[in-house]
Amino acid sequence: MMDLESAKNTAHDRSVIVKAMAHPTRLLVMDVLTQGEKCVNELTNLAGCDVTTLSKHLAVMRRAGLLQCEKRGVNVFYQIACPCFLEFFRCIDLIQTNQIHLKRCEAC
Amino acid sequence: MMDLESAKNTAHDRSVIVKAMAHPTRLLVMDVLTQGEKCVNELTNLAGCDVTTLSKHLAVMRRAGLLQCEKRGVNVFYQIACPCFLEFFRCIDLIQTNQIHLKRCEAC
DNA sequence: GCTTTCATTGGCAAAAATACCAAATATATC
DNA sequence: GATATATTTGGTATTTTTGCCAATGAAAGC
Repeated sequence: MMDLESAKNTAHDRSVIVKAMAHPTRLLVMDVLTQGEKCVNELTNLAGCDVTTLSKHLAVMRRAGLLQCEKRGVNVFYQIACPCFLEFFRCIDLIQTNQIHLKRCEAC
Repeated sequence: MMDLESAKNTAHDRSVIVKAMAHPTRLLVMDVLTQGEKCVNELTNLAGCDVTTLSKHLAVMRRAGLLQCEKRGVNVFYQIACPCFLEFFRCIDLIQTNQIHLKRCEAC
């Protein structure tokens, strides 16, 4: 690690990205998008919330660099911007597993 | 991915863990702890906030399974529960880099 | 051009998260 | 047992996030 000030700046920058994921709907969207791109309409149906709500979630994720979007016709298709999320999820799920079965880390 | 209901449950479970990280102070703590365990007092000095505030942050991270703690004497020492965070951070930092320099993922 | 469908934005009320103070608990020292 | 230090918990005011409605913008079909 570097000096404290740099570490704080880094932590702040990271928090913007982590916050953009810190919501069940957003994590669901990310999970769904690992299967391939989807338009807002499709994602809304899956998430089961208002379109405007989902659109705002998507905007936050897009601005944080988690998603990319492309407009084709009337539709806007969203996709994962960085495939390392799969690792990301793997790690999160592991933490949860550990949390349940004792307090040790088996696989990571 | 499985059926939608399962996916929603998974997303919810994941959100508990991701939310527990989604704060600059908490990410700073995690970063510091990659160097090794520290007691609440030390972490408070580094974070620069009230002890009670930090203690609550630590409690959230502990309950989410991110941290483990051990009491020795008057002190409570905290440590990372799962080393896969290093990968985690690597991924987050990559996203940020991508976000700045164009919209492509180079290394992941 | 009018209408329809898809998506985003503005605004605002409701819900959740945050941060501090005061108080309580626990351990060590005297 | 009284005191000092370290940490946690309860309570609460403040801030931030969320989610919907209403309105706007944009593309396609008629």
